[in-house]
Amino acid sequence: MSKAQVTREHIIQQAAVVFNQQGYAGTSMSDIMQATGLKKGGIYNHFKSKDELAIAAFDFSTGLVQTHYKNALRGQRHAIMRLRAMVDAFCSLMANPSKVKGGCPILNTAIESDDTHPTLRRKARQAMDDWRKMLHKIITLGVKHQQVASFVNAEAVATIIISTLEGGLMMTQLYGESDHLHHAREHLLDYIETLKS
Amino acid sequence: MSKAQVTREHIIQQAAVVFNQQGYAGTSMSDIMQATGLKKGGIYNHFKSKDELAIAAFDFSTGLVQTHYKNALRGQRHAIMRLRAMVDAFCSLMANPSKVKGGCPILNTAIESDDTHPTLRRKARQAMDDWRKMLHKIITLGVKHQQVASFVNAEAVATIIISTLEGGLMMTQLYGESDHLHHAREHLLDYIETLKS
DNA sequence: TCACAAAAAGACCGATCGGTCTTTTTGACA
DNA sequence: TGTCAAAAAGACCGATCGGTCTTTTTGTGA
Repeated sequence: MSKAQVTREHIIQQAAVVFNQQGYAGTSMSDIMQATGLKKGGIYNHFKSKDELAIAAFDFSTGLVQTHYKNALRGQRHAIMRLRAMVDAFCSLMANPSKVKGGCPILNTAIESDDTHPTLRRKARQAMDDWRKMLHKIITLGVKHQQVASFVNAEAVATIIISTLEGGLMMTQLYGESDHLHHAREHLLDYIETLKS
Repeated sequence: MSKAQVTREHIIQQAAVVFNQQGYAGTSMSDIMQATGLKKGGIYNHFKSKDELAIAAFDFSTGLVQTHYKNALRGQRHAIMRLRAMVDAFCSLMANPSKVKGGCPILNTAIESDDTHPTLRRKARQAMDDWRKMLHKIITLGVKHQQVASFVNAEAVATIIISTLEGGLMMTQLYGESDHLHHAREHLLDYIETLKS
């Protein structure tokens, strides 16, 4: 990896943290300069605008989360176990402040970009679609293999799992107490149990 | 109500919408000027800083939501019915774009003020506490009157209801489709059913 | 209706915003 | 080791930021 690529990657990683904690509008290029230790010229040599950097940072953050999910699912074959693993992967990832600082990038971006930043909003929707598709596939395959009850609505279950996790994370972050995400997790594990065929 | 009070109220109402849609960092005083039709001098005659206005706007928004909840609970006496009414109140309020534009102010503020704005963060926590206490009280009274099973953990149930609603709202806003909040609602109504004694 | 305080307007302020451009520094290869 | 393109620095730009202050307008009670 060339020196330029190393620097570019370094900028993205540091910027991802700042953007995820402070939001797009709340982050200035000075913040990025401070986080990376580079001056303006050094950053704009790799990215032609704040927008482009923010998008690269978002892709990096969501990429981290996605590979974490895939690793968590790797061992599990049974659909019910895979759903459990997904819930646990989210909780362990988000509860650990050293991993993805500032919480879930999809949630943060979805909330901030109400109408302000259409590009980031589109990216957030895309990342959410990917997540939903993962859950959807687990469930429909589970139905096919008679691990999941046939009356289960895969779309609805995906929405319920994601909603509960993201809402629980929001409360945990608001209070700085992991209890809320734990409650959400327990509830979802019970719920997943009811999906068995 | 004096002319000054009318103007002040008008500023707060318009600013509340803008702040709720664009966030604190994403909203400039120029945005407020445009929304209110007033110039800088007119606004700063009533508020001594952007901060003070943002706090007044947040109080206004959460006040609207809270009175909506209280009205929804007014008719219901049975704890299970009151929980249902709370869920429905949230969904009907947030699904209607003419009511509280930009979604739930608590959610928006909780997500934006990670570390950036301690005062708003405290206000968001306070508003969330009020909401949790409403739910907590409904449940503990329900246990007392043998409407709710005695093993029910009121804290956990409050967290689960709020998490699922807020997460569902986030997804509904992200996609512009009310389906997600509907799924969250259906799930919660089923869940509430299981709390009966 | 007149007088006067309050409300609104708008010129103005320094700081910071995102971004550009020229200069200096650096590192890889011949 | 000398060369030269690429990378980083830093001066600089106009626009906009939140906020102040003086001036003008307005509503109101005597």
